[in-house]
Formats: sequence, C-alpha cells, structure tokens
Amino acid sequence: MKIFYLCSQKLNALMEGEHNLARLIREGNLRYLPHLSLDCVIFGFHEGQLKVLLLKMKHKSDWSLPGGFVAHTETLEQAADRVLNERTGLSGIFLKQFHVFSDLSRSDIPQTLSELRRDGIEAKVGDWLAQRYISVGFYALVSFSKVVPRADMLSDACEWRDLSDVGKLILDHNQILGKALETMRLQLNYQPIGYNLLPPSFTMPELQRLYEAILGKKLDRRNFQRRMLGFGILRRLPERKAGGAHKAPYLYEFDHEAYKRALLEGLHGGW
Amino acid sequence: MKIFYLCSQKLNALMEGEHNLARLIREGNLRYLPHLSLDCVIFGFHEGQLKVLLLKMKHKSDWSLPGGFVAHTETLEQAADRVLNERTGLSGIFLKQFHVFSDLSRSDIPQTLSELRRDGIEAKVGDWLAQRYISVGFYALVSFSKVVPRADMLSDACEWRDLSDVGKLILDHNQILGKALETMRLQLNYQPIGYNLLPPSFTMPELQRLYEAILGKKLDRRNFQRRMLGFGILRRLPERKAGGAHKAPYLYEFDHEAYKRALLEGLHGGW
DNA sequence: AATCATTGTGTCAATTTGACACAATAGTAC
DNA sequence: GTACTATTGTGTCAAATTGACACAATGATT
Repeated sequence: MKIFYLCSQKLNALMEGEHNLARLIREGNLRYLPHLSLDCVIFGFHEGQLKVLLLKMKHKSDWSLPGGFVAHTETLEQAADRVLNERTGLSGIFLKQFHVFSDLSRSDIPQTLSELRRDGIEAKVGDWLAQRYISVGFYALVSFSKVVPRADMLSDACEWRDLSDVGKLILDHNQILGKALETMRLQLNYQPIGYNLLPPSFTMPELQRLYEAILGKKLDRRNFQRRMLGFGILRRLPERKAGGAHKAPYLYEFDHEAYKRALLEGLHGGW
Repeated sequence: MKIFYLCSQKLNALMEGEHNLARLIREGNLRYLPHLSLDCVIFGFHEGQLKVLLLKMKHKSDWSLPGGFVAHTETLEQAADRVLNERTGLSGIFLKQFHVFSDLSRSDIPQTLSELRRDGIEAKVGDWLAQRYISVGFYALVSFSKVVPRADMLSDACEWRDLSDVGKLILDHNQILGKALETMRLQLNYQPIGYNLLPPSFTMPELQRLYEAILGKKLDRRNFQRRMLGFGILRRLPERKAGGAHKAPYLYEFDHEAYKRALLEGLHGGW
C-alpha cells in the first residue's frame, strides 16, 4: 500500500532523468496500474477539416494516438485529462470514454522487447511495457487554435493530421480512431457538439461545416439552420462577421445553460 | 510470461479446493489481470417487469451485481461472456460494455481486509482482492425463462430482482446499474432490442410492455405498433396466441437478418 | 455599375407523429 | 345462448416535422 502514497512530485522527478524510458520500465509499476493504458482521440477543427492529434513514436515509422497510463492515485478520467493536458496544454475539456480495447493480439510483446533492445534498453517479459495492455479509449473535442502540440518522451513529434490523411497507425490505433468517430457520430444524434471545437463566437456556416466534417456528408444549408436553432442552444449576436469576401453572416454563441441542459437531457429523445 | 501459458485446466482445479477464497487471494494473480474486474448488469423480463440478476455476498447484508475477473488469456468480452455463463448457464448472448468505473473510493481496501479476516483468511494490503479495482461494466439482455441462476463461491444466493425493488447494493453497484439502464434507454433510440429478452415468438402487447418497462413510461398501443412494424424487423406469424382472457393477439418473431442489419446500421439514423 | 459567391428568409409538398374512434374477438357472468 | 367486459386489429385526421427548393440581400471584385 505504501507505494500508493509515494509523493507524486518525487516520482515526477524520478521520471525526468536521462534514461526516461529505461526508468519507466524499471519503475513504472511504482506509479502506474499494470496492464492498463488509455488512448485519446483528440479531434480539432480547422479550415473546414476535421483533424486528429497524432504522435510520431521514436524509431518507428508509424504514428500513434496520444496515450498514457493510470497512476495508482488517479481515476481514468483524471489520467485522460492529464494526457490531454500534456499534449495540448488544455484541461477541463469535454472528454468521453467510448470503448475498452482488450484483444490479446493488441499487445505485441516480442516486438516491444526487440524495439527496446534496439534502443539499448534491457527488458524482459513481464517488465513494464513488455506486458499485455488493456486500453480505455477516450475522445476529446478541442479548439484547434488553442492547442500547442507537444511530444512526450516516447515520441519525437506531435502534430495535427487531417482525418482523411491519417495513414497507418501503430497497433490497433486505426481501429480505436474508427470507433471514436463512430461513437461521436451517434452522439451527434442526441447531444449537442461544438462547444470546445469552435471559437466562442462563430457563424452558422462554420457550425455547419463542422457537422459536415464529422458526418462526412453535405447538409442542406437552410434545413440545418432551422434544426440547429430549433434546439434552442444558440444565441444570435448583434454583430456580423466582417472581412469575408461575401455577405457578412451573423455571429452566434452557445447558450451555456441550455447547452449543458441539452448534454444532460438529450436533444429530442426519440421515444 | 510463463504464467500466461499455464494450463487452464490445472488452474481450474487449483481454484476448486476447500479454501476457494483463500486460494483466490494467494493465486488469483496467476490467472487474472490485477486491478481489473468486470460487473454484469443482466436484465430479464418477466410478467411485465424488468428484472436484474443479483448475487447475495457471503456474510454481507447487501446484494451485488454478478462480476468477475479477466484472465491473462481472455479478452474482456470473453470474460464477460464467461461470467454471464457461470451465473445463468447461457452463452453467446448480446453483451455490451457501457462504462468503466475507476473512482478511487470504489475499492474499500481496509473493509475488504477486515471482512476477509472475519472469514479467518489471512490477507495483507496489495494481495489479490485487497487492492484497487477498476471495473468494466457490461449489460446483457437475456431470456428470463432460460436462466437458471447459480451462486458462485463468493456468494450464497443468486436471484432475479424487480428493477424497482433492488435496494442498496455493495460499493458503487447502484451507480453501475443506473448507468446501464441509462445506456440501454439511449440505445433504444437507434438499435432494436428484445431479441434475447423475449421468447422466440411473442405478441405486440408483450413487446410493448418490454419497451414500457425499460423506458419507465406508458406508450400508445397503436402508434407503438405502427413504429415497430415500420422498422421492418418483425414478421407476423399465421397463428394467434391462445389462452388469453380476451381477443387473441397475433404472434410475431424477429426477422434475424433484418435485426442484425438494424443492430449494425441503426434504426433511423437521425442526421 | 455589373458580377459573383454567399447569406438571410421563406414556401410548399411529402412524410412522420400524436391523439383518438370503432369494429372484432375471446372469455366471463348470468 | 346472451349480454358484458377487457383487449386487440385497423384506421383516420390534424399537427408537427422534414426535405427540397426559390428569391432577395449583401459585400467584395471587376
């Protein structure tokens, strides 16, 4: 039990030495729950495109989703929030767990070992990292412009990628991404979306392009507006958006109270 | 790694001795992933009432949801299916993971230890069971009449309970049950339900009472029928149900092909 | 001033939904 | 057997929602 209560800062310092990876493997079990990881699908929206934040792993050609482990003193949600914060600088963002991935084939232990050895790190089966992992998938919707992508000690790049240009990811991360997208599309049917994805005020066409990007299909401009306004979660501002090359559209903002209520109660309910 | 490949039958035998619980605590880590459990909310339907299968834990006044652990060689889904099978005798049933529960307060280790000691079992912090658990919630919909409830080695009763008469459950199991119900209600909006909950053939009023039990509210008889038939997943049989005290209703069965398609593609889709 | 892409606001028919009426049927009471 | 009752099968109809589309207004560009 003692290990649960080890000073968090001390462990932090522990992890920040020269041989970060080697230390994680030796001492990860002091801080984190074994066999359990989480992966975050972080969506952003920019120039009409839905984006995903990806990491380029050291010494690997494939990219991966940002992920992490769950400390003995954290809930899953806290751990996911921490991971999100470490990669983006943001915190307190809408973050939703959507599936747990537990296939036996998702942890390729022999390959992990050989990769570690290539890095000159001693590790044997059952060591931290060289074990089976069960991963909880989270997805987040964040404001593209507020994010400052940051790589971690296991990766040497952290970048936005167009959803249509993701390519092959490590392990089952393509599957995780697919499931996140599927879940979000379903969610769109009974929950509002966009609060963290768009700037504080936005135009109706901008909101529509977001929905189109998520759904992957075109929507009718006028019917979209009628429906969105019908939800009663938008407030039209007196100003119009200036600078565009055409007729200036109105600006809208979310009615936070109504938005939160819609998140809890759903939008139309079905039955 | 060796432990992963230990003959499963051997371990089975290991667990079936006199001091099952003591052995589980000593040797559970050989078979199962540490810190990870799962809980199943098993719904049934009988006499117009939605039921949940509950276990009465030994030496405890509170009841609990059937749960279990994940073997090193199992996926979560396989483990959940096994748990369901052990309590009901059924297998291959629709089983859906709906949330992971990871609050720090959900594992009361001091209390677990004192309960074990009351049973005359030696255990210390960090031992199997006397550790933090993160639990994956699954829910299942099963045919009430096909189930033969069976207690396990940690419990001395396994019974159906009316959803309205569940009472206080151990730990956060009331919360888990609530979340399962909430998830199932949402699911009702875009997926068919009832295949495993009802007998092979059933009447429209029976199906309606199932929906009413899940949603917790009355529905209009005629609109319900119109909508259900509109989904195109039902086939009306030539026979009618005899024996009732009133006009004999038609019998229906699910069109398995259409049902599966509806499960995958959703019922109306929203956008 | 004409052009052009884009936005604001409707309209209208088709479809879906919600509320309700009425006839048919199978037991029950007499 | 006949009346009664509760329940089922089938529709109807108005209201609300949805999908498809038209037209005027605006703001930069030429």
